[in-house]
Amino acid sequence: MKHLVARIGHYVDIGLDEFHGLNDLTHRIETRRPGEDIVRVGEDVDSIFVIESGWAIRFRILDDGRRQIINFMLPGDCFDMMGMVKAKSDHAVTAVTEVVLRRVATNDFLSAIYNRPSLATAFWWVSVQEEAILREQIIRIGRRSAKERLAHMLLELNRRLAAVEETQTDTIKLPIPQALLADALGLSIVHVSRTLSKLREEGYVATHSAGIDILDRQGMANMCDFKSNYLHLDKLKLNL
Amino acid sequence: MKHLVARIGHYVDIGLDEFHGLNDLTHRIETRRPGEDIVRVGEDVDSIFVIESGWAIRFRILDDGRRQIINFMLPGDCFDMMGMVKAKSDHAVTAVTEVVLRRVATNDFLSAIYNRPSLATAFWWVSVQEEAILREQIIRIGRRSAKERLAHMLLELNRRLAAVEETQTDTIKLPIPQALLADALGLSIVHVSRTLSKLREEGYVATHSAGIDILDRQGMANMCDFKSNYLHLDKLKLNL
DNA sequence: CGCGGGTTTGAATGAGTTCAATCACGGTGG
DNA sequence: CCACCGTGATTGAACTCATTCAAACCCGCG
Repeated sequence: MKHLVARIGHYVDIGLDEFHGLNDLTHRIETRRPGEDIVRVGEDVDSIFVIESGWAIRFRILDDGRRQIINFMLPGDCFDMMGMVKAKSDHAVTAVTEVVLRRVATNDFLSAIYNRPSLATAFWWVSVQEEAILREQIIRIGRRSAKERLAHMLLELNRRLAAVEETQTDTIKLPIPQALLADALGLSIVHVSRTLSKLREEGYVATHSAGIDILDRQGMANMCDFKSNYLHLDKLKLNL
Repeated sequence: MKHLVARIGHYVDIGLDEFHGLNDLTHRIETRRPGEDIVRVGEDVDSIFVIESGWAIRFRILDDGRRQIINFMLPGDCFDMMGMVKAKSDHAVTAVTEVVLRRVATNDFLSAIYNRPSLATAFWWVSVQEEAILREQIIRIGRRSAKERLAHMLLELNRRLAAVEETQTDTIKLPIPQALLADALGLSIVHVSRTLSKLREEGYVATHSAGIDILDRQGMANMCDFKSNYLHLDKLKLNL
């Protein structure tokens, strides 16, 4: 809960009333181990999910095994708010780490935001941001070099995590295997490794078993033309 | 209007009442010549647009001139429904052909759908489809070869046009310069030309000054793994 | 110790780019 | 009517970035 509240707290002044409205929603808390499915291809979507903790990916696998990750889902992220109409999912969602998620029936969710304009606005913002992230992903893999792609992606994850984490350190650990970065960026694992080495040599990042540390955020953002404004993180701060 | 109605008619049974609700919306009809801007980067978004006729592109230009087209906007398409909150656009929209568009103030739009559940549902579907198109674009440029990309894109445009055009011919003209395809697919113009030649040699398409004809839709869909279900065109038909 | 998953490195290959020249074509003006 | 342009499409050759295949490596864990 706290991550979601921190998240939408960026967008609107959320009051106690709205907060309880969210909290009282009938929901189920579920957990998934790394690699377990959350939404399968072809499954009906009749609930929305909120990631309470952990990481998940939304992806599609082509016939011959090629996999493309559409986006990463971090604590505080909600999905599939768009699938609120009877439809079957055309892609899968899978846990990367251990994931705790809150499942709310679509109907309950709708009635919860019905008379709470500020909540509705907040979730609208969440959708706007989600779509902006997809657009940015298109630009990234369509027109950027491998080095730019990787740097840009790392910075996006960094900023998104910073928005929900209380710790505002400049170097944030990203516990993510290179295979995931490869499938997200449309690159081969080998080339991600090489490119990451380059970023390391140039002093932008450091790697270790726990993940990737960003050492020179500003320089890297400059190098890969990362502008965080598409994430719309510049809104009001939470005041509970 | 008719294209939009045909479009959302795919999703819900739209009645006369809803139809008039749409039609009576206070709006401005504007036109743009080829190459003229519709939405500029950094502009406030306080209206939604409906393409009445013509084609437009949504894109971003990087510092050094690289351009990535995010998606194509065809007759019946609506945007920026997501930008309904005070925000500045982080990308531009430009007319490709002569474009006629209907501009509706965000507030008017919201109140128009407020008491018309079927309309609200229809526009929800439009958003769902829009997001699905973005996801498909990510998969396309992330993990498909140039030949697959091109074929897949042509088929998507073909299907989307067929959904709003009355003519249900199997071979549809696509009046689109190769430079646009290149920037949409993340390829160079030269390589689009070569790849298109290949599609031509293999009998999938024919080209001439008026555009591109798709000759073997089924074979091409098979070759590039195109499944049209993400477009959600399999809904109810219009009954006015 | 030995196994296994993820990472790194090297060498060969390949897909797509870049540069530059040519072509096709419709429009314009003499 | 024809010469001239300009834009978009095509072709060739050299080049580059990224992939593939294969081997080595690292490290945590049973």
